[in-house]
Amino acid sequence: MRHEVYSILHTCARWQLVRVNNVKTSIKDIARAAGVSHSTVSRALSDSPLVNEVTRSRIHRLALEMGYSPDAGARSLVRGHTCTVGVVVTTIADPFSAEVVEGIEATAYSHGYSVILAASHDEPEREIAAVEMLRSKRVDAVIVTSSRVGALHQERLGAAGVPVILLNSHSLGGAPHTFSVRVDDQHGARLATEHLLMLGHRRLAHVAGPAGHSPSADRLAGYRAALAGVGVPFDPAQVIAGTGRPAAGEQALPQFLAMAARPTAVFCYNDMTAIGLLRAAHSAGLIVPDDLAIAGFDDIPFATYVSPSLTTIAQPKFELGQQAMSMALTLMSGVAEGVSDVVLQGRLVVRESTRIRG
Amino acid sequence: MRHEVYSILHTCARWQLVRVNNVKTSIKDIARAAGVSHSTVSRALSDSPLVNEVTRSRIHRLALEMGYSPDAGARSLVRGHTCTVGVVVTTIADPFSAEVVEGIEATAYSHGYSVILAASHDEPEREIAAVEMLRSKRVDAVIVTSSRVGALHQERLGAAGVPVILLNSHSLGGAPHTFSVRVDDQHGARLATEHLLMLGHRRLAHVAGPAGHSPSADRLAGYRAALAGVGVPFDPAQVIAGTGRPAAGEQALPQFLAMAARPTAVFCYNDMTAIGLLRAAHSAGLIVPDDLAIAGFDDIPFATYVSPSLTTIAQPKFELGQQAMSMALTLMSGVAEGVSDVVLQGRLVVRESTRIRG
DNA sequence: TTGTAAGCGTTATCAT
DNA sequence: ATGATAACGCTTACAA
Repeated sequence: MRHEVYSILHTCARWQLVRVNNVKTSIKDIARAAGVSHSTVSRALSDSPLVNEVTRSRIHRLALEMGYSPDAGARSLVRGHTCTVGVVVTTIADPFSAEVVEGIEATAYSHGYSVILAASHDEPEREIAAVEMLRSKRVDAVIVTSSRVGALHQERLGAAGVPVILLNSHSLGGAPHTFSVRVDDQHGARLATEHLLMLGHRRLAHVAGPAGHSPSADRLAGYRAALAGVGVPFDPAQVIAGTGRPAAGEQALPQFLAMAARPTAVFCYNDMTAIGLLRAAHSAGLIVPDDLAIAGFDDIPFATYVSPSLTTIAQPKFELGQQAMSMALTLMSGVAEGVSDVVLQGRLVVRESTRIRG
Repeated sequence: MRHEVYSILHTCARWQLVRVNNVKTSIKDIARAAGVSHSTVSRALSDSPLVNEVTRSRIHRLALEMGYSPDAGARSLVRGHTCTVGVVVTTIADPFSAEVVEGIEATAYSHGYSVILAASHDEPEREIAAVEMLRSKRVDAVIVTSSRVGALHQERLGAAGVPVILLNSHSLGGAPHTFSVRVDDQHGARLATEHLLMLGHRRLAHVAGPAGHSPSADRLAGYRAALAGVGVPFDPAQVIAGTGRPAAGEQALPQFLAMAARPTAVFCYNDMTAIGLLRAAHSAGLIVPDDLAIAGFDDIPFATYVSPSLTTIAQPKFELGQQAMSMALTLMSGVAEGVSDVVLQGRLVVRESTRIRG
């Protein structure tokens, strides 16, 4: 990729001015300018009632003129908290966690908290490093999404008095996490599969998610539960391994076509997988939903914009974030103890990729 | 949306232990436990050569056992920097800025910097508040994407010695920003339009972006320049106002169909708009690209997954972030002065939504 | 109503 | 090789 750099490095008068001004003003500077003590300035700026109205406004004006900005680090040193929460996501460029973070941010903002975001890149090592960084920055709470090692954080930070909330984390061990918010994967998968069954489909198939992930296991379990519910036998051969990415859906199609009992409907681990399958079906000349009905999971923004638009399970992403942040707020206020586990239900959204079996 | 809360509030032995342990250990605590002074601990933990090897390792072990975590705030107070940069985006759930932030984060991480993310929600007021918050947190540099009031930040933070890098910001005034990284919108738009012309199209149209945004103006300018380049007259009636969202593309179609000289190819402000138009065309029974060729701008991840896949201008999003962070790094090292403006070029990606006019 | 002083957890400069 | 001590910017008793 070509790029051009225009760099004017000659000494610029304005920049020199800037260099001269390169001073961080502290309350002491303001105190000196106002002819008062620095504690009076501190009180004035925090609008304490124990300060004369006239000096108060004079100090406020002075602070503005001198470009004062309070040092959050110094403040938190004495106050003992930072009004900041840390959030760990696997990757920022994931539309799913993006919406979750929006929910967290909205709730945090409305309560005067700010958010530090860190990426784990789905590596336990970097996840730990991220949490450790957040701890060093003395965040008041930590929310970790899709954690691989959530229990560890809860152990370490919990001991330091920092609540850790796990969001959609993998609880493969079976032991419930101390604080967590998650969506009911099994229930959602069951909803989607039951929808396909209700449309008259009997030869179903499933493209699974990444092996070893608990959502993969839960969604598969929901799929099986729905089949069992109507007495359709479960055939392991009709579950294709996947990754959660579009390629997995694309690669699944030939396998479906080669099956003796070719499926008429497929429930995919997530929308990305479903979109890949959709694309492959389109290339192969199959008509969706007539030749093949497809259902996804997540309801990512683009589920509406593919053709045909995608039937899916809408995860309450924004609300997931809200709930996690609310739990953090509660925990920080020191009220709650014990264990609390909020589980939200997904919602079936029927679009064009599924239809009654004609 | 239904949700169930399981809350076990009974006094839990393990949690009580946690409460007892609720102590933030400082170097002084370690010093006491090790029977040395706190300055020795500080030296030992920063692996200073002026400390005995045996005490060094003893202190390290102690720190680990006691769950020590250095206080970044206190450290930055004396060091004068935080090894943290602030990034302001309009919204986190935007796939475009998400990839830019990935580029920033990757470069920051590899240089030992961490990132604080803040959202402006495209409101100047909140943008200013976000930057002010970052300043309070004493970030070493600030990167603002799509800024509305970039010059203001450069004035205020520049005076405090904090470099501000503007990324794809609106420079409507015409005056170049002091430090900025951006993509050449006009050049990209010209590329896309020339592609349509080269395919043999002569009756073109454009769905514009949000009014008052400089990218909208620049992309329109590129569109016009391409037309002028081959002597095709520009007709203002063939520019439809838009918003940058899919609805704008959908609403544009009927207007195109109503035109006397119905366009055979449309260049859209961005991919979201193009996808809306694609969808409307599909619903109206038009074949893309035969009845209508469509080109977008941005190359969002889903441009590949719509049918037909979208011809577009790929913005070097990740690189945009990398360059911005690199500039920040340079600026923080105190090397550069003056003005520097990096401009990156987009790249034409031809997919299925455009084809030679038969 | 205001000033003085102590202290938050670090690092850095002295001595020793 | 280690220990006192000051300093960073701020809040908050305690005094006046």
